[in-house]
Amino acid sequence: MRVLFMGTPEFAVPCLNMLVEDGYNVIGVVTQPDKPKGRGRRITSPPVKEYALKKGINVYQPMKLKDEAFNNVLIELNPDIIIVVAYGKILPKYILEAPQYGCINVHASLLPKYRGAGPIQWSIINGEQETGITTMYMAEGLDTGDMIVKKQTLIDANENAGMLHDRLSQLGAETLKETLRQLENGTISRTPQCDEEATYAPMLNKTISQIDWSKTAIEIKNLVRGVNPWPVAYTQYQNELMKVWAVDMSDDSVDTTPGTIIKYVKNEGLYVKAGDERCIIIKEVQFKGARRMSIDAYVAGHSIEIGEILG
RNA sequence: CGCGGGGUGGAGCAGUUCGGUAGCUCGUCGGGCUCAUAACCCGAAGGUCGGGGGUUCAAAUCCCUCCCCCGCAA
Repeated sequence: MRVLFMGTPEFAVPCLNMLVEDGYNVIGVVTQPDKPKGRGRRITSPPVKEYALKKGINVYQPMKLKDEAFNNVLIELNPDIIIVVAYGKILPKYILEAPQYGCINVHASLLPKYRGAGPIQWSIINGEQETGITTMYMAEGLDTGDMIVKKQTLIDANENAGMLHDRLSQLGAETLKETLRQLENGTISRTPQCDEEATYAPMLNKTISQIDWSKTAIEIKNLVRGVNPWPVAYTQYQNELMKVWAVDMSDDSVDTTPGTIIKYVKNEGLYVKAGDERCIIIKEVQFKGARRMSIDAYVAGHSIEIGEILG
């Protein structure tokens, strides 16, 4: 079976790796073009490309999928199946219809919940206790295709988006493996999604990662977890940007304005009043120009004004 | 060459403007106090000041160069 893989970020690498390790005939990898990235705008290759080159697989980086050029590549490659994992662009209809076994997508949620680009983060931000991986036959809509295999996993109360991302990328590879086995066995089946139950998880941006101290402690903690490691929750301390990397919660609260720094307890953190009757304990912070550090380390060289209001 | 901040005992920082004995908080170790302690008191160890070169009687500090970390923006 001639397998064409389409994917871009780190999340997609375990799936591609599984295909290679299990001996699938990966005839090529399609990934996003190299882009200027990071400080200094260095041109950077997507992780999937890095991996593919290491394995000697041909890499294609079309600027557009809709044009004639990529169509010709597709005809030449003549894939039997296309596996898509976080490619980053909507595939036009002609690609979806090209391979005889279709286009199969690996998505990091239990569909139809959390369709879109940010399912991992949003499931944590919303305080979900369970998530998973769904494979599906791709349709023209965004993550609307018929489902094939679903694997669930529990979200730990202290797990952040980075940790869950890594676990789900592994689970994604397992789920894809199971899906392909069913395809080969002839036991594969397709289940339509219930559109009424669908929710949408858009890509994160920095406007959502600002902490709203009027929210409840649990909501704030979920936000902090969900936007770690990117874009990272933040607030303001004395008009300076303060990133908040890790927090905990406490019932040990007082009746005051949400966002007020209540106290600092060594080896625990900075107690800050939340919107409900509880408070947030800030444990790890980062100020501009500095690296992230524990609140204890920060206090060793700076002063924290008790009573100051964050945000 | 997108803009900017930074590298100083184990951790976090001050000192650099205007060169002149390496400083603070925390930690570590030892001792003391205490019913007890993560609290308090006394003491000690621990640093080629990111690397290299230059100027100088003298460089953490001034000049050149390289490396590394980080914020913004993309």
